[in-house]
Formats: sequence, C-alpha cells, structure tokens
Amino acid sequence: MFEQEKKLIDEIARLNEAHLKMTEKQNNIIQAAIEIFSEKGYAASSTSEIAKRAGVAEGTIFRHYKTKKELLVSIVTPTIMKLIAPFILEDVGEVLDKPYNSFREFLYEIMKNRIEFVKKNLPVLKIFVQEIAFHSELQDKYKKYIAEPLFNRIKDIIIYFQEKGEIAELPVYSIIRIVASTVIGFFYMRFLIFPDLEWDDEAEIELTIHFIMSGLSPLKGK
Amino acid sequence: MFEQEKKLIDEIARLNEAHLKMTEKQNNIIQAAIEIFSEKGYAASSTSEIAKRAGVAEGTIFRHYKTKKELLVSIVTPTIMKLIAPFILEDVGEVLDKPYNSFREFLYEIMKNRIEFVKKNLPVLKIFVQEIAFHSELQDKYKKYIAEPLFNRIKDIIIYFQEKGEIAELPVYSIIRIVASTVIGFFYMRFLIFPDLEWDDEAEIELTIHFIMSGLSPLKGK
Amino acid sequence: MFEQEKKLIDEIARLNEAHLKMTEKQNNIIQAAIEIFSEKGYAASSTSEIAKRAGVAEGTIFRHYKTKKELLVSIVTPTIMKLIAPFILEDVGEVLDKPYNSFREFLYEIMKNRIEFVKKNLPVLKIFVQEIAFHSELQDKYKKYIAEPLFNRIKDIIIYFQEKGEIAELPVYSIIRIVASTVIGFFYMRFLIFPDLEWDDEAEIELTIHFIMSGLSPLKGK
Amino acid sequence: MFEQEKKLIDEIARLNEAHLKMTEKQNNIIQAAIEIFSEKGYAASSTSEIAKRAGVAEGTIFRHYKTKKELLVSIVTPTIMKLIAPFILEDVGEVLDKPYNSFREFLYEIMKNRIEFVKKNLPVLKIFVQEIAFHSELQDKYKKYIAEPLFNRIKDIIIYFQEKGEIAELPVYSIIRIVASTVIGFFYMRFLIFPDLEWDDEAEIELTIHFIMSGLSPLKGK
DNA sequence: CATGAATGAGTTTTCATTCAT
DNA sequence: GATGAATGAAAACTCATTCAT
Repeated sequence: MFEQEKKLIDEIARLNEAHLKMTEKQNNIIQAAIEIFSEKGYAASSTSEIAKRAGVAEGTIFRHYKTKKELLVSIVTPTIMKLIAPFILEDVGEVLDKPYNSFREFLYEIMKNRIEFVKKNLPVLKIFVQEIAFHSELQDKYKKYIAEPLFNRIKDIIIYFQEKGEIAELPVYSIIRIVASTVIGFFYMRFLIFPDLEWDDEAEIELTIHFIMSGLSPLKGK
Repeated sequence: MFEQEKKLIDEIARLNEAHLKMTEKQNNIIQAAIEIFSEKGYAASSTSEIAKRAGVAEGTIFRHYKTKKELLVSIVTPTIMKLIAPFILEDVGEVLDKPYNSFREFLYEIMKNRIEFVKKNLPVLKIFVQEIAFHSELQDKYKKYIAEPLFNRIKDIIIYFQEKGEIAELPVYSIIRIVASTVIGFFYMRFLIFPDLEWDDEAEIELTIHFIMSGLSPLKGK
Repeated sequence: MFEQEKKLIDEIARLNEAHLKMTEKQNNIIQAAIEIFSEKGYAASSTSEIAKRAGVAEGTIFRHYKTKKELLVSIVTPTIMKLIAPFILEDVGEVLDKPYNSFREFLYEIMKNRIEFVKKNLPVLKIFVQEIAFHSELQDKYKKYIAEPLFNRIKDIIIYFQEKGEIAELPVYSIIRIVASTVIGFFYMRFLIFPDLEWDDEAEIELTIHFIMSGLSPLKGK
Repeated sequence: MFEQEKKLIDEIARLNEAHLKMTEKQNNIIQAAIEIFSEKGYAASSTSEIAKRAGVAEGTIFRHYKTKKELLVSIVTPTIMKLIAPFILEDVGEVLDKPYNSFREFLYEIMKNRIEFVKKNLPVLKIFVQEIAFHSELQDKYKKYIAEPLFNRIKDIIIYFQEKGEIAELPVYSIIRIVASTVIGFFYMRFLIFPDLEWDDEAEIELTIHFIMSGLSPLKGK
C-alpha cells in the first residue's frame, strides 16, 4: 500500500510537470478535445474538428500526441488521478484520528469535497465514464492501478469504524458495495441523468448519509 | 396516465407486429448489430462489419433501415419499452392490493423480475446506457415518453405506502431519488462495472432492500 | 426520301401499336419517369424513385424495360418522331402548293403548330435536349435517322421558294442555318431559358417571321 | 449599375486571387473535372474518376472542395463571370462613343470577341449549359447576379442606338429577344449541335449581323 | 515547433438489376 | 405479370496520420 501511494505521488508529480511544460497551443488542444469528446464521444469526434476549435493546424495535434488515443489518455489520466487521490494520499492516521471522528463525518467530508471536484471536472469525468467501457488501455490502467488501491483503502476505513462499533458487522464487501452504489448512484443521477434539475446539494448529501448510516447502524444491522 | 398506458400498449403491439414481419436476414442484422454495438459502441461500429457478421450484403442493411442511426433506434426502442412496461402496465389495484402487501415486497418482486430481464437483455441495455448521452433522437423519445410516466407511477406507489405508514414522511422526490439511486447504483455495479465478479443476486437483493427499508423506516426517518 | 418517309411511318405505326398494348402500370411508369427525368436529369434519377412515384414495385420497371437506358429511349423516341413528323410526312405537293402559298405562310403554320406540340410535350423534349449530348444511342438514332431527313426536306422547301423568287439567292446552307438558329433560338428562350415570363406567342411568332423574312428578302439580300 | 460593376470586379479579383493560391494538384483536379463533367455530365461523373485522371487521391478533391457540387460551382463560376464581363465592365462611354460608331459594329466586335472566348472555354460552357437546368445554386447565382445586369446593360445600348435612329422603334424587349435568340441560336448550333462541321466563322458572323440588321432596320421595321 | 496539403483505407449510403415467390 | 427482398459494385465523403516546407 505504501508502494501504491508512492507510485501515485510520482505519477501525479510527473503529470504536473508535464502540465507546466505545455505550450499555449497544446493547452488549447486539450481544452478543445475535452469539449468535443464530451459532446459527441471519442469515436464520433474528429481530430480535424479538434484542431479547428483549438485554432491550430491539424498536424500540430500529432506533434504532441502520437495518436488520437494518446490524446484521450492524456486527457483522462490526470483528472482520474486527482479524483481518487484524496482517498489514497491522505495519511491514514490523519484521516482516521484527527479530522474524522466518525464514519458519518468521513462520508460527509468526502462527498462535499468530491462533489466540488466533479463539478469542476465534469466534462473529463463524462469522457471517462463513457470511454472506459471500450478502451482496454483505460481499463487496464484504472482497474488495477486505481480501483484496487481505492478499494483497499476504503476497506481499511470500514474495518476501522466497524471495530469502533459505529458500523454493523456485515461483510466488508457488502458494506462497500452498498455504500459505493448509493453514493455513485447519487453522483450518476446528479450529474449524468438529471444534471439540469435544481439540486440542493447540501440537503442531498445529508439525506444520502442519513440513509447510509441507517442501513449500517449496528442495531438495525442485527 | 390511462392514456400513457394505452400509448405504450399500442406502441408495443406495433413493435411486436413489426417484429413478426422480420425476414430471417433482418433478424440476423439486428443480432449482429446488437453484438457489435455493445462491444465497440455505436460510433466505432461499421455497417460493413455488421453486414459481415450477419452474413448479408451491406446494401441489405440499408434496405431495412434507412440509416445506421435508424438501426440503432430500432434495436434500443423495443427493449427499453419492455424494461419499463411492468411499471406502467400493471394494474394499480393489483400491484398495490393483492400481490404486494408491502413496499418491501414490491421492491423485492420488481428487483427480482427486472434482474432477470436485464440479464437476458444486457447487450441492448448497455447500448442504451452508452448512447443515450449522444443521440437526441433517443433522449427526446425516452425522457418524455418513458422517464416521465415511470416517475409518475412510482410516485403514486410511494405515496400509497406512505399513507399506509410503511415509509417515512420524507418528500416524495427525495425518496424516489434515494431509492432509485440505490437500486440503479446496484444494477450499474452488478452489470456494468463488475459484471465478472461472482454475484449472489438473491443475497444482494435482500441486502439492498434491507438497506433501503432501514433508511425509509418511519421511526428512523424522524 | 420516299424510303425515309416509309421507315418513319412504319416506326410510328409500331410505336402506336406498342403504346396501345401498354398496361396501366406501364403507363404510370412512363409518366413518372418523364416527370423525374425532366426534373433532375436522367443520371440523377433513380429507378426506385420512379417506381415509387409510379406506384409499382421496383422490379416491375425492369419487367417492361430491360435497363434504365431502354426506359429513357422508350420515352424520348415517340415524341421526337412526332415532333419532326409534319416536316417529313406531309405530301410535298400539299405543303407547297395547296396549303402554303408562301414561305412566310409555311413558317407561320409550322411555328404555330409546333409551338402547340412543344407546349404539350415540354417535359419529354427537355429530356431530349438534355440527354442527347451524352447518349450515343440517342445520337446515332437521331442524327442520321431524323436530322438528315429533316434537313433534306427543308432544303427542298427552301429551294422551291428561292425558285419562286420569294427568298434571296443565298447559299441554301446559310439560309437553313440562319432560319433554324433564329427559330430554335426562339423556342429555346421561350421554353427553356425563360418559360415563366408571360409570352404573347402570336406576337412573337409574327415578329420572328417578319424578322426572318426581312433578312431573306431578295432585294435586301443583294 | 455602378454597384453591379463593382461587385463583379471584386468577385473577379477574389476569384483571381483564389486561382493564384491553387496548388498544382488542385489545378489538375479542376482540369480533370472539366474534361469529365463535359464528357459525361455532372451527375454521371464520379469523383473517383476525376481523381484518377488528375493523378491525385480521391480525398484530395474533398480537401479543396467540400462537396462534388462545390467543385462544379468552382469550375463554372469564373468562366461565366468572364463570359459576361465585357458587357458589364466596359465603360459605357467607351463602348458607345469611341470604339463603336454603330450597332452593327458593336455586334461585330462582341461576336468576334466572344466567339474566341467560347472556343477557348467550350468545355466549361458546355457544362454550364447542361447543368444550369438542374442546380438551383447555379440558377440563383446566375439569374440574378448575371442575367439581370447583362439585360440592363444591353437595354441601354439598344435604346442608345434607337435614339440615334439606327434601329427600328420596336419594343426594346422584342429587340433583345430577337437579337439574343438569333445570336444564341448561332452559338448553340455552331458549338453544341454541329461543332464538327467546318464553319467559316467570319462569314457566319457577317451573315448573322446582316440578317439582324435587316430585321431591325428602321424603314423595314415599320 | 508549426503548418496544411496529401494520402489511402475506410465510412455510410445509393442504385440498377436479379430472382424466388 | 407483379412483387420486393437481396445483392454487390460503386458512389460521395471522412479521417487519422504523414511529411515536405
């Protein structure tokens, strides 16, 4: 796990450095590609349209990204890294001892924090959700490199709070499954299915957490 | 609502009739297209590959479906109709009085029944989930023609069981949101994110329902 | 020349007979093809559109006309035959002695008569004018089979009236060229370039003939 | 009218500039397209044949001309502009006072000059004559943008010479109609119907003008 | 670094024609 | 005789990628 953290930190450092080196044109390309990929999907987007919207020549894209797919990966990777970073990077002690005295508080902080992140990065996250299904490059990278560490970390947290008696003694898998699907279900509805409804995010978070905690309460859990 | 039921029944009748008229080759085309669309996505699938896999000439596809998009719509429409049909068609009285004595039982029956349906129609449903984001033809059709009636029906059911005192007196919207996102989150994980894990569906359904009922229990709800 | 007359008479008889045998569907095909060919040109018209407008199955067209080109020839041939028939068929004596006492009168009768014919057969004649340039089948048939006899006949008429002293003793070729181009130029403008202007045909014919006669007058001709 | 002149000058300047920017390949495409369009007609010509004859890849055509129709318009427009330019651009005073002392001389100069132009641009003009009937893009552009200014200019010239007493006081419309149809009829015969005959252009021009002037002479005109 | 003309394999779509029913 | 499903070749057009400038 320590190693995973390190890899991730290195990777993010590398990405940041690469990001700083980016010329203005390169940045325009990325922005244009994000817009167009998220509007029409990767396969239906053409590099020539991206070039046009970025205000560069068609060839310029391929000077920076060998292939169209490399462009896709370059767009999605850093954002996904940053999406899961808080789970992996935060010092366990810190997460569990000082800042969060309860699972409820943990859920609340994570949801509040990630909802802001999602709002800021919605187009890229849309691209990720759409394209993960079709590109083994993305799948390999993320299933093993991201889903697993994320899962392990959350497992620890669950176990910690189970031991503290705050959460029912259900199988950890089940708890993760149900918490994850509730939270992911909320994000999915909030941002993908009905992004145009007027959402009171604070209230929805409260309700979701209340709901999760009811289901996980040790007494009820019996 | 009565009118909605009627429209849906007519539409399903029309689709069934059209289905019966289908040539063998036409059927091959549909099957091949389902496979390929769900494997690579609509935009990345070529009609020539579909023709090859269906064992027909490429021109034959366009004799039956004027455009590639019409082929997509022809594939997705009937399955989606059948997916939501049980919610709309079942006689209210029947649903609420006779067969289901409780919201718990209602959830159980619906989930069991729909999980089977999803298993049988997974490729088409995958296509739907992927493509709905990009095709206004699908969006218009389904948001107004399907999402709305579905929502209305479920609202009635929730209110019915709230009045019976089985569900907490939270705002109906919130209840739907939280129940839907929990159930949809489960389906999404079960079939799209980790379809290859070994799932004990019976147990997962039980857990999900237990979870939902805990969150909605009137006492806890206070 | 006698032989030419005979051939033409036989051909027209054959065409008339064929026309009488035509089924209703066949007639619909011809009418639909005329409309569509003259609207969009032969090459840009599709047999399937013709079938649709004719209310027959696609295969039915090919039961009556082996190829699309045969359909074109079948449409154009009879009308062109009838267009030039009056020049060839009328008994010379009749044309020159009894009915027409002068070249002026000859021009007048021909123009009046043919303008009516053109009005009735405009679409087919449009097709002819458009397509003659591209189809050697049409060219061969019409240049030798129609243009020549027509030319010969008119030559005789010109010579006849030159001998009567009504027309200047210019080379016959030149006279034909100038009369033909004036008359054809008029028809072309009247029916192809500006068919939508309000034309006073009587007056235009008078003017055209006055004009031709001025140019051909023996005195002026000197 | 001044404005029309200016528009035309600007348009011609723009076309010339575009022409200078043309790649060698682009030029090959235009030449190949002219040949093939005029041989078989626009609709019956394929872009693949054009590419082959031009010695370029088929995609190259579409890099320069978004559609096949745009290629057609790009071919026809400049030539038609240049065909009518002498009528619009020449300084009125110059045309009427200095160079041409008579309508006869005006006709002679125009015919001589335009006959040379037509000889040089026959294929493109053939394409124009064939295709104008079917493409509203061409019709709109040319009817309003070319036919009208041309008509107005010629009207002025006719009136000028009528006032000078050289031409009969017939309605201007009629004069234009008859002069135009005679001249156009000549060109049509000379270049489209019998281009393969041996033509003595000088003599034909003389005859045509003699003919027109006879018909328009004020004495005879009465 | 950037350009944009050029490519060629591929895309969706059209269409005249055939043939079993 | 009439149908219309089926075909396969060819149509117009697209697009990721390369490369000389």
